[in-house]
Amino acid sequence: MRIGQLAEKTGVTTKTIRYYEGIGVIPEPERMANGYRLYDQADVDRLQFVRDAQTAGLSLVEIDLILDLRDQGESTCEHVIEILDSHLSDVDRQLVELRRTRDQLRSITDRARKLDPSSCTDPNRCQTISISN
Amino acid sequence: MRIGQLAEKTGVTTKTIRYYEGIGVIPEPERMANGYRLYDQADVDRLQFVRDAQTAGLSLVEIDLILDLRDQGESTCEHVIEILDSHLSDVDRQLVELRRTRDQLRSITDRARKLDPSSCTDPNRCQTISISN
DNA sequence: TAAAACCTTCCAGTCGAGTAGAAGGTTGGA
DNA sequence: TCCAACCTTCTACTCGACTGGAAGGTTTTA
Repeated sequence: MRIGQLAEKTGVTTKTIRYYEGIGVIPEPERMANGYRLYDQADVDRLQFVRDAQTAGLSLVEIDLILDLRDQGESTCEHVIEILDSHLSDVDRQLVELRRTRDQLRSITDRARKLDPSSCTDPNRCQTISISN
Repeated sequence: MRIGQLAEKTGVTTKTIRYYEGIGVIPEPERMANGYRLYDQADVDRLQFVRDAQTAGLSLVEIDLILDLRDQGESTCEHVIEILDSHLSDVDRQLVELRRTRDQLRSITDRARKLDPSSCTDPNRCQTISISN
């Protein structure tokens, strides 16, 4: 199939497909006599994996790593699990931080709400802000 | 004080301070006779607020908005609360998504671990990967 | 036969939050 | 007097994941 069909099947734009090829996430495809890119089902699968992995939060670099390992075929599973594990701890760390941020923000906002609005008269001192320092 | 001192007091590099000035997050400071930037305690406070607000996850644009409102002095608290509230719901949304991502990733990894490693022999089919499609 | 709908390559721009470096001016101390 | 350590402005680059557009070739449809 041509790039447009691949795009339609996977929901990835043709621009993005060429971009992925450029950074090596998908391999250079065969070409038809006229120079058009030629794809098959394997490319659909690969592209779909890329999208799934992205949804799971992997970066294109990480995805590339996994796909390269698969292409090499050697003891892939171990490495893939390693990459997934390492990404999982990243995400867990992010989650902890985001929760802390949320709580901080919530307490700032709550305190701000409890302030007497009429005390908001001094142009040089917004209490909502000074509280947060 | 000069920019170097301000940088030291706040832990923000001189480059970043000038950058903040460029995008309007901190106002253009007075200049000394030789053209050097001249700062005072208010600038330290403002810069510290910027960093605190960043830690709470606000973007520089949001921070700029809050500081502009403070500079205008009019009914600031209301608006600040609005901005904080809106940011809080953003963060909550992010949190939900990240949790979903984490769970997805965890189930992929768990299933991958349960696969028989010896079945990882076919170069063209890594089960960890096919499972995730 | 002509227009529309594909395809090609290449170059440039977007977002946010800085960072790097060049080329020059100023100040303080040995 | 000279050097190091400051300061100035300016331009350009970084990261990640695209997106937009120009200029041209090809194929399909009316």
